[in-house]
Formats: sequence, structure tokens, C-alpha cells
Amino acid sequence: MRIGEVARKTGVKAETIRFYERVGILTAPSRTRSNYRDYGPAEAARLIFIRRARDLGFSMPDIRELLELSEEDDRSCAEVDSLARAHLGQVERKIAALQVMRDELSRMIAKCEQDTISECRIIDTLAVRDR
Amino acid sequence: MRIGEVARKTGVKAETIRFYERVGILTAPSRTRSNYRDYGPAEAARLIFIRRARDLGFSMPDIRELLELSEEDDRSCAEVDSLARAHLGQVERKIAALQVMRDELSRMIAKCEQDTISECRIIDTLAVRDR
DNA sequence: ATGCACCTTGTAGCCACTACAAGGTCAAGC
DNA sequence: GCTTGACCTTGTAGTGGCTACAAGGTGCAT
Repeated sequence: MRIGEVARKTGVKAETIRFYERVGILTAPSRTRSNYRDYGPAEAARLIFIRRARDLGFSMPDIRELLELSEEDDRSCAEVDSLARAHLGQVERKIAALQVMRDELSRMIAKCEQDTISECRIIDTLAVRDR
Repeated sequence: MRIGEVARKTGVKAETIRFYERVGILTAPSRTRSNYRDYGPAEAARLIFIRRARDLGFSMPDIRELLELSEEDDRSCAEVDSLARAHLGQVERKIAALQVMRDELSRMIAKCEQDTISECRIIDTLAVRDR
């Protein structure tokens, strides 16, 4: 498969695939006579794995580790589990932080009564030193 | 005030203040004889405004606009309101996306029974093509 | 032969900082 | 007067995870 086809099959754009190769998360594939990258099903599977993990918000270092771990068949998956749990914790903290933001934005907007700027409660809220 | 003091007072790091000046969100202050930046209370207030808006997740272009609007006292704050609402919408979409992530991560982790990698449900879930 | 989709490499840009290097300034203490 | 140390200056490069070019080569159908 050339890069375009593997891009269509995996949902990872060609540019991104080349980027992954450059940063070493994907090994350089063999080339055709005309110097085109030539991928097999194993590479496609790896890309799907990467995409799924990215979709779930795993960082590139995390994915690197998950990929390494996934190749050691007879090892305990405790490390995989702990990586996933750590990431879940991060996602939960991010949600909590965004909820705080959302609530404060809502409160701020609710106070706005569409006056002139000089009376604007939104600008006020932003400018105020405390809270 | 020198940059360090205004940094302490506003909660914006000195490097970040210099960065804001470079990108033009903050005008260059006057200098002391020894070429140190010399800030007054107006600049500190502006920095507090910026920090509050950043804490609420507003982007730099948004903040630029909020700052401009905040200076036109006799204008309607409808634009401020719509900026804030648009941003609230973004935050809400981000929360929703993260909740989807969180749920899928939770499901994935729940399936893991701490076997070996070859049986690992987490690795499996990531590798599988469809959902 | 021509057109077009596809591929190649390399570089720069995105966001909002953050880190670092190499040097200048100032006040206090000895 | 000299050292120490906190503070300041400038400029540059790095972060993450791509994305967007530019300038050119290849493969296949018409």
C-alpha cells in the first residue's frame, strides 16, 4: 500500500504518518522502485492502534510505551493498566477544571444585561482583582 | 514597579509579561535609567484582566478583542456577551468530548483483569479496528 | 503528449508560553 | 572598594502534535 491508501484505511492523514515516522513512533517502511513508501497490514494495524489511543487522549510518550508493552506478549499488563488509569485521572481532572470554567463563564454571562461597556458585568468580572 | 513586583502582584510571570509585550497585547512600558521596565497600576490592572480571561480559557485573539471593547465605554456590550457565549459553547463541547473519552477509558480499564499482555483487554481495545 | 492524482523532501507555522544563555544593575554586608 | 546575590536585560530555541506549504518526481489514463 502507498501512503494515501493506508491513510484512507487507518484514518490517519498522510502528512501525519510521515510525521510519526520522523519522530520514530512508526518505523520507516520499505520503498517501491520509485521511492514511494510501501506499507503492509502490520503498519496499518499499528497506525490504527495509534489513532485509537490518540482519540482517547493518550500522549505520544504514553503511546510509545503502550506500543512497546504491547509487543511483550508474556508480560503482565499491570503497567498498561496503570498507564491507562493515570491517563483517566488526568482526563477527569481536566473535566473538573473545565466545569469550573463553565460555571464561572455561565455566572458571568448571566449577570450581563446588555448595557453599555461601562456597565458591562462581564468586563467587570474580568477586571476585578479578587475572585 | 519593576517586572518582578508586577509579576507578584498580578500572578503573571515576568517571562510571560515580556512575551505579552512582544506579541503586542501589552504596550511597552517606560524604562528606568538602567533600562528596567517600569510599570504603573494601569498596566497591572490590564495584566490582571488578561490573567482572569486566560484562566477562563479565552484565547489571545479573544482577549485582544475584549481589551479593545473594554476601552469603548459608551458602546453596547453585546459583542462582549457574544464572545463570552461563543467561548462558553466551546468549553461545553470540550467537556462533552472529554466525558466521552473518560467513559471509554473507564470501560476499557474495567475490562482489564491483569492478565499477561497477550490477553490484555486494554491493548485489545486499542488495536481493534471497529470500536 | 498531456493531464491529473499521487508521491517525495524540507521547512515553517500554529498556540501560549517556558527555558536557557550570557550579560548588566543595584543594594547590602564585609 | 569588593563581593555576593537578587534582580533585570536581550535573544533564541524548545514544547506537542500536527498542518501547510513549495518545488519537484512518478504512474496511469486519455
